[in-house]
Amino acid sequence: MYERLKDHIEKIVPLTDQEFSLVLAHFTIKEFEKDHFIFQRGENVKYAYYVASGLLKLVYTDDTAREHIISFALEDWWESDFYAYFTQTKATMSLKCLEATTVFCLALEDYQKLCSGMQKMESFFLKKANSGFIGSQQRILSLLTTNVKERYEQLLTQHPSLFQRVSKTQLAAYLGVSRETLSRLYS
Amino acid sequence: MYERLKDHIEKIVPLTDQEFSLVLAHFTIKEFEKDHFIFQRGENVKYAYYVASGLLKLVYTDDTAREHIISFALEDWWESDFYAYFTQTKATMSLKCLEATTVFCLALEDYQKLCSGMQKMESFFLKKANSGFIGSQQRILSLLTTNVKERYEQLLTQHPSLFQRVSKTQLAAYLGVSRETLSRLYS
DNA sequence: ACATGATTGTGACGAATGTCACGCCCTTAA
DNA sequence: TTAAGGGCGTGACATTCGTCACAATCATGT
Repeated sequence: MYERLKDHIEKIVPLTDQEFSLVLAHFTIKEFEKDHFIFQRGENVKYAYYVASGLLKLVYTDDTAREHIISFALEDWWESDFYAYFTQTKATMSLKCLEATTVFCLALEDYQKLCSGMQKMESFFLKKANSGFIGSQQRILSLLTTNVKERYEQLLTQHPSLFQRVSKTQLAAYLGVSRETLSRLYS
Repeated sequence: MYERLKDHIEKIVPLTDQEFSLVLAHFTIKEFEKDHFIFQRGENVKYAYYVASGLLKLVYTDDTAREHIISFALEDWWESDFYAYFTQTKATMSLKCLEATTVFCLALEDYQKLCSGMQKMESFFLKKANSGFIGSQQRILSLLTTNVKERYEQLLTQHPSLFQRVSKTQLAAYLGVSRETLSRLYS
């Protein structure tokens, strides 16, 4: 479990065992059952989460009770309502377990200590933030330029494991289309 | 001109004059005329750009020659095809001037030197990257949850100056709708 | 074995949007 | 002054998509 986080960080910056121990001391580990909300809209967002095992969805529920999935968080993903996290305001989105999930939790204060105290970790988070930004921008491009069928194919190519793990209703909520329309595309 | 960049950075990290001189040495300044391409799809992306004055659009042209605007870059924005920039690959998008524009150019090598040599600047870029990520995610949410009219109103609230500076055709290409549909919403 | 609920497919219909076409107005340059 | 092009509105029509309704299948737990 610890090894997974270490390997993950070391894909970007090398760490001695001693350095990793120091890093690890900033995290707490938590486990959640399937369907459990890690946080919900309106609550404070105390942590950013690294997914060690399991699967989460970051979801926004609109005023007609329809769910929109901003992202799925598979193993090795970092997830939170980052706006609420960094600005210490109430969540506008909810984070929910699609499977039983184990996460490493990083409080904002500990994130800041890590960044200021260990340049390697600030560098790590910078690369992660840039990747996240680029990924989001590509999703925007995908939403602007492609129809539902193409987006479905893209997702299938990029994250084939999702299709064994989540329902088509969830995929539709991620792709930005009703479940009926998605169903009709593949029948 | 230099002051603008200094003020911009100092909104996040304080800098002595000496430190700022060092930072500035990593940039080159360039000016472009209206309608000029700073780079086009297929070219190498040598720089990230800070907009000191003027207005840019980051644009993707699909296989039916239709333009999709990923973002507008107003004064104080950082813009590039960041995927191509960081991975040193060819641009998939183009960066074009909607007005005569002055930019500060930062080559990747200089970006890396700034980050490793001055923790303040790495910290600055980390905050910028997080803001960019959060902003992109909110745009995704907007594309998933709202209709064209609501997105138009949001943009009007967030960036009213755009409406004096770009044509409605450009706004439509940003909002993800045909110019005819946008026109019909406001007539 | 049974009841329950989640998931998925599908028919019918209306609303939203894209596409093509045309014309008007304004700016710009010859 | 005149011609050319860009920006914008709008009519006609086709397509896509959402919504509501209902039924079939499957997994789950008692």
